[in-house]
Amino acid sequence: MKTLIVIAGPTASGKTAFAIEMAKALDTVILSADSRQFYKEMNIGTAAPTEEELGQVKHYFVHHISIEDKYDVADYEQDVMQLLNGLFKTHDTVIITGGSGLFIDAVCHGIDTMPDVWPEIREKVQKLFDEGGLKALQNEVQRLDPQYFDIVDQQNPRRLQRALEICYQTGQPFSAFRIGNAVERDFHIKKYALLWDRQQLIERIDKRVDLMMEQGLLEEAKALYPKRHLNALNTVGYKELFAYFDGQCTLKEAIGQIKTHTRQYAKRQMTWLRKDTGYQWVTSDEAKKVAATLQPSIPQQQELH
RNA sequence: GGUACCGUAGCUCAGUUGGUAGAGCAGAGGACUGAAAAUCCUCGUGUCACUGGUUCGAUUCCCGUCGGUACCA
Repeated sequence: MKTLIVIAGPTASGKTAFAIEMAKALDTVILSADSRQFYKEMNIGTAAPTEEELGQVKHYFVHHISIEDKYDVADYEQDVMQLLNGLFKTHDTVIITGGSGLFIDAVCHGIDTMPDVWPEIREKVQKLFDEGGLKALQNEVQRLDPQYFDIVDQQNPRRLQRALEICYQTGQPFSAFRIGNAVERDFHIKKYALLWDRQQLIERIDKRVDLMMEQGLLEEAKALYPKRHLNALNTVGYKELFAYFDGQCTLKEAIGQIKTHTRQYAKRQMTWLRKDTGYQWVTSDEAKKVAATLQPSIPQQQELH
């Protein structure tokens, strides 16, 4: 049976390096599960694999779309499953790595299929929130989908808005589509998560942010500044620099904010990962040992001449 | 040296007409099925700078000390 190896971990934990090492040992490819490395316009700030790294191992889902594109977990899940279908014909194992928990889960367990939401519907729901606030959203969800209202995070406008979009789009309650049955994949899934001492991870994060600045994050952000309202740019490392460009803080403060927000992001990732007991947590040393014991996934594909 | 203002949670500050205090940020924990590096929830006892006085009672009023800031010399 084929195997999908998941390499997860908080930001700055060394996923990219571990994945590449493992991919080389297995003679296979890497799929990114990083919702920001998807975008071709975002490079330095997302710590996307370097040209050199991309040259060492074939990567998918890195820089494959534009910040202008509409792309969500469902699109991603579909794209990954289709790709995997082809890859498993020539590879016994494939590696997927990234920090976006929701995206990894969608690949591992599937995600309910739901109709697309027209832009007009989204605008309508946004307008309801802008004008009526949280309360208006709550009232509507309670009216149109009381079942979901009972279990949803009622303080979170995003959750309520999403439910309403589906209700308005389909005329049916969101719950009717939100089944939540885990799909059984026809391949094995082996999950690793990179473990770090908290303080060490913070140091790695701080160092990496400084490195990003040396590599030209400021210029990258400046180039993207005109498009700052795109959702893809509502991202740590960019939004703080946009605030600096807007004169809301000094550059030094912006950099401090990037570090803080990256730490907070790492914390949220840990929360997400901890609740999934399927992960084997490994330190970087253990990760190296794991990679060293692996056998190539394409044993007999020598030169045919 | 003089005058004024300030000294309260890790940081920035609010407040108590005298009954020992609260926000934002940071931090910790958590949630999360189509915006997810997003979005959201929970958690705040700290010699209220120090000393003395007035008072039943002072962080709050008064004297002084120390530290800071501003202005005047």
